[in-house]
Amino acid sequence: MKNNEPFYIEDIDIQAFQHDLITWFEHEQRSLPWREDQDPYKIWVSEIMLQQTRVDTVIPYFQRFIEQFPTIDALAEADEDKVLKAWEGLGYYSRVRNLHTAVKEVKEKYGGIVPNTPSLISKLKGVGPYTAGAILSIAYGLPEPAVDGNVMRVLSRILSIWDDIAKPASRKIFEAAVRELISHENPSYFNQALMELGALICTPTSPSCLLCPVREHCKAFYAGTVEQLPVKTKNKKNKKIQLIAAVLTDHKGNVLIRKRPDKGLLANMWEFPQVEKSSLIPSRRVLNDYLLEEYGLEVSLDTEHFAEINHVFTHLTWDIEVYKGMINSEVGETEELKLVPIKDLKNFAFPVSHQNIWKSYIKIAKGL
DNA sequence: AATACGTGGCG
DNA sequence: TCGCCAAGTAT
Repeated sequence: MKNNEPFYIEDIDIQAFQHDLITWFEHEQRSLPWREDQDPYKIWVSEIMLQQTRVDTVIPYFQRFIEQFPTIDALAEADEDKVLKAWEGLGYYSRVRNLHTAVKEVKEKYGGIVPNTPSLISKLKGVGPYTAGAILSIAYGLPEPAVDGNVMRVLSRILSIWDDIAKPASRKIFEAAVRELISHENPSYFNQALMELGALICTPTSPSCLLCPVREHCKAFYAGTVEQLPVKTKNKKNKKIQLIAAVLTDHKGNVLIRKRPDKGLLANMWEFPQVEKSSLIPSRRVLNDYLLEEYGLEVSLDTEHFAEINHVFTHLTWDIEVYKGMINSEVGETEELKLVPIKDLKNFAFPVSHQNIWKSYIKIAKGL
């Protein structure tokens, strides 16, 4: 055993480990829509969707997305608004804007063929070390590591690695481990099996060690430390932001919506106008003044808000007071500010927070 | 390195 | 109710 190694791999029977892991995967893998073929584009789309997102959530999105944008060309030629709409509700919307950018680049620079080398594929927007390895191994059969949260959890237990997996630097340790362990005969199944094992057996809490196909190779199983691994430091508490929003209609029943900035939170998504609450000035007046100053809009707002929407993001919380109002002046429509018929709202991509605002509005409008 | 970036499910 | 989590990446 070497003291300068971050993990001890000498007493792992690599051949047997690969065999047990891959054989298990061949029998037990779930039937998933992105496993029907090895089209690099579909693998790519699935890997982007699956970032920080559960399989059950992704499945229907993946099916609709591929139906709507079946090929690199189809996605490359689509309008961003349609692409964002297809992603509505999935979260982390930069993922799909980066994917769109990258797909256009693949069409233009690589003739529509997803590059098959680590250096070229890693240059694509939104393709980091994990996604690069996943596409290269699953679609192209190359022996590259694809280290995600599952792989770090599984390998931290098998190899008894006590580095904090919340630290970015730790990923390199696990990549080094995968380079030692990966099957060169079937890198695709090896990587997928590691992730599938993490999803089905080697779960974060109460793992099913007695059903594990590789428990004989697992240091934590023998040491009784499975429940203590992986080491992962906690997140900080998130910030709370108080907002006031307005659902504004004209006398024809059109609704006022605006597009968010093209950077940052919920970039390029649509929303009902909203502004930060003030601790000193009454909300109704803040909203009234904001609409006048920002858009030259004269409105008559209800005396009281009709809903309060609480929305929790990963790093912050929105608490939104929502007012109804009538528009009394002309609206200067732009690319970012539109007055749209209610039946057309479904064509615009809204974050879940504002979908909930609309649901509340409909309830009130129906007199419930 | 640390933080921004969504959402829904679960104990 | 609430923190944690789930196939990460960009800056």
